[in-house]
Amino acid sequence: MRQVATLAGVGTKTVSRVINNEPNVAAATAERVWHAVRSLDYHVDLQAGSLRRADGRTRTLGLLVGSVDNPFAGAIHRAVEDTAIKREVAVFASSFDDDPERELRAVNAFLRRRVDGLILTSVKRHPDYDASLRAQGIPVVYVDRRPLDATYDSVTSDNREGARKATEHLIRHGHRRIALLTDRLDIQTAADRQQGFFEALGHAGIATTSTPVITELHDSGAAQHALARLLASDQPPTAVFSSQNLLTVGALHALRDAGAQRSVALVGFDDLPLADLVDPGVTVVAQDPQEIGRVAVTRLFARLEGQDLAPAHIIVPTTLIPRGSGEIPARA
Amino acid sequence: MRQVATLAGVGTKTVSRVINNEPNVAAATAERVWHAVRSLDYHVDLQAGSLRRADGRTRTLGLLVGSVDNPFAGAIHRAVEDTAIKREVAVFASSFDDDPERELRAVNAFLRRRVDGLILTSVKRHPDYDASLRAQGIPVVYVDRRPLDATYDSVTSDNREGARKATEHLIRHGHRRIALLTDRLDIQTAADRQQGFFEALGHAGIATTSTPVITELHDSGAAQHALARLLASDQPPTAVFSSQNLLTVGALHALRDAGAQRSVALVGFDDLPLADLVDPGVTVVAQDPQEIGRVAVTRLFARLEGQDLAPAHIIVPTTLIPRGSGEIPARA
DNA sequence: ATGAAAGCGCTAACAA
DNA sequence: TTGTTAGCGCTTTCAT
Repeated sequence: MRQVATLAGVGTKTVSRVINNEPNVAAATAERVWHAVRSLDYHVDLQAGSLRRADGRTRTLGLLVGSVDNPFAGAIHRAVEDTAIKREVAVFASSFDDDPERELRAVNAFLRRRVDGLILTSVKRHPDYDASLRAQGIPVVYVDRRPLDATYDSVTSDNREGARKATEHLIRHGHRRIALLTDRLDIQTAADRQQGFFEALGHAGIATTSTPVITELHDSGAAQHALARLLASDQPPTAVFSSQNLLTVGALHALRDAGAQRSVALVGFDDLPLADLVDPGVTVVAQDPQEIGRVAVTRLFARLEGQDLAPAHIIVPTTLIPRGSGEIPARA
Repeated sequence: MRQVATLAGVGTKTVSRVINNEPNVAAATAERVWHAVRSLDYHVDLQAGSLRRADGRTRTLGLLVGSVDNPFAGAIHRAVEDTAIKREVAVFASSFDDDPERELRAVNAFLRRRVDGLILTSVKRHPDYDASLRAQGIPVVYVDRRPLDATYDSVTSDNREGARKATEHLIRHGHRRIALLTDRLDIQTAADRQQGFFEALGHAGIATTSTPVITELHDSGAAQHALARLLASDQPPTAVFSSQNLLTVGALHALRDAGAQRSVALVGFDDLPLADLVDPGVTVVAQDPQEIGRVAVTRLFARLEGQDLAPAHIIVPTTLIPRGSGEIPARA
């Protein structure tokens, strides 16, 4: 910046003014500065600036998702980025694979880089870093999962309701022996979806004592094996509710391998690319990850812009999309 | 940091030493400092540190991909992140939708944040920001696409070869009227794949005058419409090669809509989730985006660690995965 | 083993 | 409208 100032024959503060579009610079001066900037190929150091800037903003956001590789997370990420870029804010994205230790490390990494705000997915319902975030006064919006602490904003799908819809849909097609494939129950979405599942069974007066529930499923391979075993048992389910996108993929493979894709019904939570092209089409309760991301980042920027909002738990509706697999009737 | 120093009864330099695990600190002193750090919930400011640090490193990387929403990019991103996190390096991820203007803006944003290195996808074969990167001495590895300038590292799939394999596969099943669905030809991957496609036709002695080639296809919707029109024409193709994942999705829809999924063959470039569950299974030339990301980030860190490597163009092989759609024979 | 002073590149506050 | 000085939080250098 000093070089630019020298070349343009002005003080550094004037360069700063020009670069940041501050008022009170003569047009001719500004032109000389821009010329110097271009000819020296100068790029401001935003980090150095934020060190001294009154609001201390780094124009940086932290985004934590299960994995940047998951289509659900990808859609959230894209929505966040699109809004952030308009405000010249850059996004750090991290994956944590539902590992609480990685979660903590990622948030600490964000803090050390002085992000202005955070969009977080958490496994824990009482995150360890909570006190730090509060002390630093960093705005946070949780996505996908909602922490128990209601003083934070959160944006999630209607998990319980969505799972209930899915299960009712299967019940409506005559199923009474419906298997549930799910992840660790300390993960809030898994717990909520399980709750919705059992609610639907309860309302229909279906005894749940012999309902096959398989938990601790983290990936499609595990789901595939679990369902394969279930299908081979003496009391196989007539329908399956898989409560997460990767588990649905595993379930599809297991059904296909067992030749049961046309006899055992399946509804998945969260949509999948190509779900409509599989035969039969995969019936799902679709989430709207793009909308989740959009709402979350909008909320975050509102707070960063100083709006004094009451913490809100925003619920983005899900949609049951019947495509075939969920409409297979129970055998007599 | 001053507060920590005061509380621990030491100078700020000692705090700095402890935090950065520098030698020459008495164990007892270090313990006092760590205690103060914990009780004040102190987090270093990495940005301030990098301002003064001798190597000037920010422990930050910039990653530019078509869209963080695309599974191909997601896999690259994840691989980059996994290596970066081990070195306590954070990753800025941006999407640019093959828009040269967005590409330039994204790179400039990275420069203003003083990233240590870049992993870039580019639409342009001579990127505009090239001179800046060179002047700043920032190491760059290109992924997916290779710039004309051979002084940069790049990691790509064997696009020409992969497309050739795909096309030969179709020819082997008796096809001579094969349609090509592709994107803008100024995109290097599109051009390379088209070249491989025509090479295969040429080797087989197939006249290409009436070969249906549809370019400028950016998304699945466009591909779907284009192929639908082609299938309805008086000279419909007996096979289709779609040269990108989104275009393959569009092609699948068009074939399904026309009821041609069992009569018209299809091979796609780049794998798709669920491709094996569609009926018939989707034959693809699979790329290995995770490996592309892994190789690229490894290369980048090697340079950051000062290794003096000759620029290399690393090619990650593709694999033809026959699943059914590509093995449909040509009708007589 | 420890600390004091200087300075990284920038912006705030104030002076001219 | 413009420039000067100080200082953001840290690491470097050099002294003790």
